[in-house]
Amino acid sequence: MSHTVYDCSEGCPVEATLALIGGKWKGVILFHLLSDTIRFNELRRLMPGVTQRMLTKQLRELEADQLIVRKVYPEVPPRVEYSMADYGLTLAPIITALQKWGTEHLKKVKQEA
Amino acid sequence: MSHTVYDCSEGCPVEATLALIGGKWKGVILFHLLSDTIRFNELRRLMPGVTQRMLTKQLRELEADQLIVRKVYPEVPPRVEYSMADYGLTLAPIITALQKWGTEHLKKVKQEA
DNA sequence: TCCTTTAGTATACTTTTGTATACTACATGT
DNA sequence: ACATGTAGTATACAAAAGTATACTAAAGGA
Repeated sequence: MSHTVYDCSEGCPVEATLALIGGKWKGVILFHLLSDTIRFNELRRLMPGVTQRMLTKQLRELEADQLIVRKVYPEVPPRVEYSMADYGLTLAPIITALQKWGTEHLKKVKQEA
Repeated sequence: MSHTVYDCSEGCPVEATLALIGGKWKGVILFHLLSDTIRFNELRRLMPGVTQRMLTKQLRELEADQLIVRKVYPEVPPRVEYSMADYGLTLAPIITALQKWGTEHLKKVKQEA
């Protein structure tokens, strides 16, 4: 029973990580923020599929998990910039691995279609 | 605008990957199958949090995506073994990266508590 | 003066995800 | 004779995720 070397019953690491980045949009948000600081509506334009409400929600959750930083400028019209937090940067290898695999996968899917 | 180097609007790779492994249990299933072929009820015991119905559902989805293989033995009592498909094995770097990060993360969380 | 833009919030709704419970067939063990 | 284990399915329900629409304030431009 070599697979019992790791017991997932209490606090599974894989599950823990996916709980933070496994949402439908979180990975994509992090991916974009890895390359730049981005304003709220800029992100919306980069991710046309997500609604404003969901984007807000996901961003707040990422902020609560200390993966990103939300900086509000007291201006009118309002300006809010999102960027990676130090802790979020440690996810970089995972995000780029997801992107790399996904790129190949999409290529494969397109071929089959 | 350095972040526009990659446009996520049509077929985002990060999103595509998370669509396959981003479920609450899929990552954990794949993680276990990486180390061994596992029977259905063995998996249940390894993942006490998941219900039978959900486990079945997730396994069927992973199978449909060609990431795992489901082998039924015509015996009584029934025997069904799950193992990684070749395509699923290409996810190995991602799964281990998730596990590695999650381990550190859980350590951090425990410290803070 | 009106339209646009910003970064949201509020409300109501649908869909997906997940839970709980009960049920199956047949072989084996007690 | 009766309980146990296998790999599920069926049904009903609760919770989470996601959608659509309308609304806000105050600055700047036409």
